[in-house]
Amino acid sequence: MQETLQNQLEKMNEKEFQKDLIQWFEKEMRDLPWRKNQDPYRVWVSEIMLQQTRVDTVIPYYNRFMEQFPTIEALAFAPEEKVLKAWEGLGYYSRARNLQSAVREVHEQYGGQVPKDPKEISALKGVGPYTAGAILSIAYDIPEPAVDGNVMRVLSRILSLWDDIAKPSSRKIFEEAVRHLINKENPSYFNQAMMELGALICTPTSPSCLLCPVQEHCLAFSEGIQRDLPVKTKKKSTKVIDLLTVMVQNQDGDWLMNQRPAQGLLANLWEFPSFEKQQEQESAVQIQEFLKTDFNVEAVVDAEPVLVQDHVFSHLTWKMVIFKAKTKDQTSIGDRAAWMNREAIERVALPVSHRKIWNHYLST
DNA sequence: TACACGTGGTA
DNA sequence: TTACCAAGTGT
Repeated sequence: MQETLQNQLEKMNEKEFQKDLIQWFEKEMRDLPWRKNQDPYRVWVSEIMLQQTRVDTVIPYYNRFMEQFPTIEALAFAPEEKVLKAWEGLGYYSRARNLQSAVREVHEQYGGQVPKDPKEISALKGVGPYTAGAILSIAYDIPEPAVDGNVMRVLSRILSLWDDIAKPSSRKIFEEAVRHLINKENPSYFNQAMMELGALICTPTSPSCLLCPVQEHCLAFSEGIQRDLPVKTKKKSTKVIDLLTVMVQNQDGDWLMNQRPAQGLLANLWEFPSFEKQQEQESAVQIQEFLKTDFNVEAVVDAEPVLVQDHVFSHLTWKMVIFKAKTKDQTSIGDRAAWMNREAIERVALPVSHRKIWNHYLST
């Protein structure tokens, strides 16, 4: 064990810490839909949705998802397009595809029972060290660490640990701390309480230390340095991509749609055909050549765009310029392209940027 | 290890 | 407006 961690842990009264923390949680825990029971599947879905995503954002998605896919079997046998549609707008879409893949694995290899073995559950797609610990502790009362951003922030303050929580190597230090602090009788409430404390009290900026149930256990508070922790290095800025997008309509009134590649950004989602702009040529000319080359579609492209919009991802920005075009063609090449009517476009999963384009069209 | 991977909310 | 964030994982 790290020497500093060992030193800091020796200053803790862990039994009193557990008692104060869990008593606070029992009194103050939010009434959230995934806390209705300890069904491992319900816990699992919630943990995947909550990755890098706010509770308020997740709640309506979670309720719809559980209504549509109430059991492991329901999700295992659902078409992927239905799952992606249910995930539309949540982001990090590989979570949805990995979840369904893992659920199918549980159905086929484990008789539909989410495994309790840390090695087995960690081998499931999309289940990393945090999610494995969360499911095992919350659903099965197994004393495994569930270290997320909240827990690292809370523990960096409680134990006055100055490890950079942005570094992957720091995770294991906090996991080790949890293994020493966790309440073996109620690991579910202990882990949830640590996260709840981080979400409600021990917030990133201006923590509410005067309301904190474990204030007397907090080394950072005792030294008045809670605002200096945790240490978290900054990320680099995002790059910008100039994108040309075209809404092609044929004589039936159907729109040309393209399904994105199965790997990478927005995998398997549908979009209006788009490509990265070459700075030299005129946009309408580039679009015409793009449609002929990639879709075998001869189209007449408007001279001026109908819409300009930026879309910001976590790691890049699309500067989108959207044109409309008309064609007499009824066929298109590429098995990932299709002509869609209005109902079909409503039915498939689009990235938020393209859903905005569509909604803009509907409102004009 | 560092970066890809989404989105909407907040200071 | 920029920057950071919010219950991380895969490569």
